Amino acid sequence: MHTFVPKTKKKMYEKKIPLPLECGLAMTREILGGKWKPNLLLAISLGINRPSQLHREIPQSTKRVLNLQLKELEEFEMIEKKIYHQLPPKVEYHLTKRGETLMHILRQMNEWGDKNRPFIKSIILNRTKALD
Amino acid sequence: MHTFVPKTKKKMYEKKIPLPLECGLAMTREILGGKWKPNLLLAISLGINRPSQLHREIPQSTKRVLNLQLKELEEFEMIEKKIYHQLPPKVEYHLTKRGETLMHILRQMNEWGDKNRPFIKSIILNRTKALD
DNA sequence: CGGCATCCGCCAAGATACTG
DNA sequence: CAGTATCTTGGCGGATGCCG
Repeated sequence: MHTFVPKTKKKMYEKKIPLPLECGLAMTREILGGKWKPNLLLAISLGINRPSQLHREIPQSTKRVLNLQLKELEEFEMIEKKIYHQLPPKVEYHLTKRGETLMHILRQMNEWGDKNRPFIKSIILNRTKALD
Repeated sequence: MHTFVPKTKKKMYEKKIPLPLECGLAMTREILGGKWKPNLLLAISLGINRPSQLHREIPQSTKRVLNLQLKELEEFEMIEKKIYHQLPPKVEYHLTKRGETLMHILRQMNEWGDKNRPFIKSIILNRTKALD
């Protein structure tokens, strides 16, 4: 009797591939994974196109770093660089088609941050306050 | 003569606040700004709740780092930690209401990365190939 | 299984100054 | 105005091992 005791059944199929979790996110991180890249993209999309303007917009950073990150965004063809050969030099950045596909994500990140700012700030404040 | 030479007019209104650019994005970066946080959130939302599972899911990282980032996500109340006091110990993470509000952003980041992977990879490959 | 302590290397990002 | 060169740093994340 009970000749057919089903051994503690394992799940029929072990997921081989740990889910394509990393993939997509890793790719996106490759593009947006610079401290100021999201800000740069958002600013450019708002018509702030020139390096000096961008630096004024993000004074917390430096020309150098902004340049680096702009160059990377350009390398991945998220933005295009237009150089006016004149004196003084003039440069403009513009979103590419591909870069525009990022905008709704960036806008949502921005909105989310705005909505949650009070909450997040309160946590940060309490954290430092605890160090008294 | 020329008594009324209007001095080089400045723009009527200088933007005092460099646009609330940083704000929203900076807040969001405060939350998602860890190498594995997006992956962790996404995984948890998919029902991968236990530390060991999560580590299996993201074997590129280490227990330590994952723990750190989980702790931060918990601190900001994006996830909740449920501890079962038993032996061997058991722990489960779950998204909070607030954490769930991040999911559509994360899913979009994931999708975007998937869609653009071929393109991005090709650029990365050509880059390293250029070093021959 | 889950968590923490220790040690360490690296690199992104800041500071500064100079050129065209 | 735009861009680059040089130097420095902080801290994040990786590697390992021990403990309850």
